Amino acid sequence: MRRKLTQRGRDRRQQLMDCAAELFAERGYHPTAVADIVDRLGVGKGVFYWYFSSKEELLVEILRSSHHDLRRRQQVAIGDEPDPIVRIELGIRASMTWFREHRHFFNLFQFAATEERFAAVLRSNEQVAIADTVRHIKDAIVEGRIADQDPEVVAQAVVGVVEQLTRAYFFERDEPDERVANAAVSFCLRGLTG
Amino acid sequence: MRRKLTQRGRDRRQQLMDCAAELFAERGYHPTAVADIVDRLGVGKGVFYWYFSSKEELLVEILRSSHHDLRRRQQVAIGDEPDPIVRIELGIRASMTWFREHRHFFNLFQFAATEERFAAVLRSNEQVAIADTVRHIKDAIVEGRIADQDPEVVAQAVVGVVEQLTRAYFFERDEPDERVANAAVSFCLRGLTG
Amino acid sequence: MRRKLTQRGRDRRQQLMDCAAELFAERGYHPTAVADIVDRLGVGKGVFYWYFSSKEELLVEILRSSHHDLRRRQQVAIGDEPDPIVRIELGIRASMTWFREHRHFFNLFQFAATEERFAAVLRSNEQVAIADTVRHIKDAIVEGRIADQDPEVVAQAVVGVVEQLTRAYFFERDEPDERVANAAVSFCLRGLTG
Amino acid sequence: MRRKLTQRGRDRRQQLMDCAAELFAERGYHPTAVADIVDRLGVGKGVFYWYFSSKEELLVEILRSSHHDLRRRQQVAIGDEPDPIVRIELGIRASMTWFREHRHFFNLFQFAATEERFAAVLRSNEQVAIADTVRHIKDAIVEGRIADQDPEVVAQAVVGVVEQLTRAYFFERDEPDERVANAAVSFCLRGLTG
DNA sequence: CATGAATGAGTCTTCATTCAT
DNA sequence: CATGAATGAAGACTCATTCAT
Repeated sequence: MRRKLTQRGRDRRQQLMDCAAELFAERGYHPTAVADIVDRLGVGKGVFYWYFSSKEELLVEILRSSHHDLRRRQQVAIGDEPDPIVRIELGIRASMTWFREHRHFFNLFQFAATEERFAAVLRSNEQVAIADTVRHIKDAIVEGRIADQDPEVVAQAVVGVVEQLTRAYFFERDEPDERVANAAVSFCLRGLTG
Repeated sequence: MRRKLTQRGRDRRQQLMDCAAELFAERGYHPTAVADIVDRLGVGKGVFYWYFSSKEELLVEILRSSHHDLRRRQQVAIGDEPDPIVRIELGIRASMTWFREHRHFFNLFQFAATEERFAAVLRSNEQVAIADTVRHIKDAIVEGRIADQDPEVVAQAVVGVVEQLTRAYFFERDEPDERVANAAVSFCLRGLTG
Repeated sequence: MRRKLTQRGRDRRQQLMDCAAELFAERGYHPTAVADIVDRLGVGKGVFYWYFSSKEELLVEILRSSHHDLRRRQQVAIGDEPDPIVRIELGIRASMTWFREHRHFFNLFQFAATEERFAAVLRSNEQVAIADTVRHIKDAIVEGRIADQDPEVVAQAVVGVVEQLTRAYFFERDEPDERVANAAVSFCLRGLTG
Repeated sequence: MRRKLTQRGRDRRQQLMDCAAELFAERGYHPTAVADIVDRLGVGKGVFYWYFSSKEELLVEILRSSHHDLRRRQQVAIGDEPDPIVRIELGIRASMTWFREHRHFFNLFQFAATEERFAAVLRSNEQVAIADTVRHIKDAIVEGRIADQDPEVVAQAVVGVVEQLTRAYFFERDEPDERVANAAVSFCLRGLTG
C-alpha cells in the first residue's frame, strides 16, 4: 500500500487519520465502522481503501505517527538542557501537556495494548520512550545525583505515574494542569532520588 | 437477569465467566464471539443466554467480580497491620501478586477503560481502590510519617507505578517477582515520603 | 465445517445445494450472490453460513456430490453387462441421459474448469470417470474386440464426444434424445474399433 | 466505442487485450480486476476506458479476435489441399497446434460458454468452425470417401475430440504434440469413415 | 491521451440474539 | 436447562466506472 501521493493525496490521508483517531477514541476501535469515518468526512468508502489497505493498518499508522509527534514534542521541550534531572522533569511536563492536548490518543493507546496485533506496535514505541528516559537516569546516576538503581525499572515507574495521573486528572475530571504536573514531577523525582 | 440458581447453576455461571475472561484477555472483547465461549465449554448457545442477558452484561460481571477478588486479597494481606506505611507496602505487594496470577484481568481492565459503557464500572472499582490507599496515606500523614500532600494524587501515582511495572515486567517479559515488587515498593515509598 | 446435523439440517443443506446449482448454472457462479440463494429459499443469510463455510466450499460440495450422482447412474445402467463394448455404449447413453436431466451441472462443470481452485476438484472427478472407461476399453482390447491403443487417450476422446454432442444438441437446441445418442455411440465405437 | 486509432493506439489496444487474456485465463474473468490489467501494464485506469467501454466489451473483443486468428491458422494449414479427408486432418492438427500455443484462450472460451452474454459470441464463432468442417465432410460424402451421415453431428463430435484431448494432454499434463495429435486424427477419421 | 483520485452500490461474511423442540 | 437452527442487521472490503486535472 505504498502509493505515490500528490499533495492533495497526502492531505486526504492525514484527514482520514485525524478523523479516525477521534472516532476511535470516542467510541472505541471496533464500534467505529469505516463507514463512520468516511461519512464524517463526506467522502465515499473507496477513498478509505485508496489510502489504507485495511482498518487495522490505519490504526497502526495512527499509533506510529502519534508517537512520533509526542517524541518530537519532548525533544523540543528538553532542548539541550544539561542537567539530567531537569531533563526528566521537562520530559514529564511535555508528555503531560501533549496528552492533555491529544487526549484521544490516550484512549487509543490503552486500547491498542489489549490486542496483540496492535500491542506489538505499542511496545516498540514504548521501548523508544523508555530508552530516552533511561539515558537521562543513567546520566544522573553517573553524576551522583541519584542513587544507583536499575534505570529501566525506574523509567517504567515514571511512565506509570505520568500516565495514571494524566488519565485520572486530565480526562476523567478536568483539573488545571499545573497542580497535577507538579505533583507528578515531585513524586517521580523523590522516587528517583530517594 | 437475577435468577435463583442451584449450586450447579452457580458453577456453570462461574465457568462461563472464567472462560470468557480468558478469551477476552487473549483475543480482545470484540474479537471474541459468544460462540467461541460456549464452544470452548462444549455447550450450546442457549446456556449462555440463560445466565447472562448479553455479552455486555457478562463483561460487566467479570469486571465487578474480579475487582472484588483483588480487594479481598489485599485486605487479607494487610490484616490488621498497625503501621500505615507497611499497610501500603503490603497492599502493593498483594496487588502485584494477584495480577501476576490473574494476568488476563489486567488486559481486560485495560480494554474496559476504553469504552464508556465499561469504563463506568471500572471507575467505580478504581474509586474503591484509591479510597483504600488514601486511608493509609492519611493515617501516615497524621502520624507524621510522610509529608502533608494531597493523598488522592499520590494514591493515583502509586496505582500508576504498580500497574506499569506489573505490565512491563510480569507480562511482557517474565521476571521473577521479588525484584520488581521491591522496586515498586521502594519507588513508591520514596515518592511518598520524599 | 463438519457439524452434526439433524434430519431437518441435512434437508436444508441439500435444498441450498440444489438451489445454488440452478442459480450458478443460470447466471454463473460469480454473478450469483449468496443473497440470491437464500432469498430464493426465503431464509436468512445466516442459514447459508450455518451449513457452508463459504460460497467456494458450496461449489466444491456441489461438484463432488453431482459427480457421485452421475457415476451412480452409470453403474446402475451398466449393471453386470459382460460385453465391454456394450458397457461403453451403456455408459455413454447413461451419461447423456443424466446430463439431459441435469443440464445445469453441465454449465457448472464447464465453469469450474476455468478457476484453479475448482478445477482441482473437477480433475479428480474426471480421473475417476476416465478410469471407469479405461477399464472397459482394456477389457475390449484383451478380448481382441478393438485394436491395441492407448486406452486412456481414447477414453478422453469418448468423453469429448459425449460432452460436445450433449452441449450442442441438448442445451443449445433441443433435439430428441435418441438420434444424438445414437450418433455419439456410433462415432465413438467406430473411433475405438476402427 | 469505435475510435480512429493511431498506430500507437492500435498497439496499446492490443497490449491490453493480450495482457487481459492472460490474466483472465490464469485467474478467471471475474477474479481479474480492471486494475490488475492496467497495473500489469503500468498505466492508469483511464487508458483502459479510452480503448474499451467496459470490461465486458473487452472480453467480447478478445473472443472475437482470437477466433479470427485460429481460423486464419486453419486456413493457412489447409491451403488448397484437394483431398477433403486430408483437409479435415490438417484442420485438426492446426487447431491443436494453435491451442497449444495459445492455451490461455482455451480457458477463456470455456468460461465464456458459461455466461449467456459471452456464450452468444462463442456460439457464433463455433458455428463458423462447424460450418468449415461440415463443408469438408460433405465433400467427402459426395466423393464416397465416408458413409452418408449427418455432417453436422459428426463435425461436432470432431470438435469435441479435439478440445478434450487438447485440454487433457496439453494443459493438464505436458505431452509431446505428435502422439496426441495423431491419436485425435485417427480416432476422428475412424469415427467418420467407420 | 493519461493519471491519481473518487464514487458507491454490491459482495461475502460475522455475530449477538432468539426460539422451537 | 440445553441444543441445533435461524435471523438479519451490520461490517469490512471490492471494483467497475467516472472525472478533474
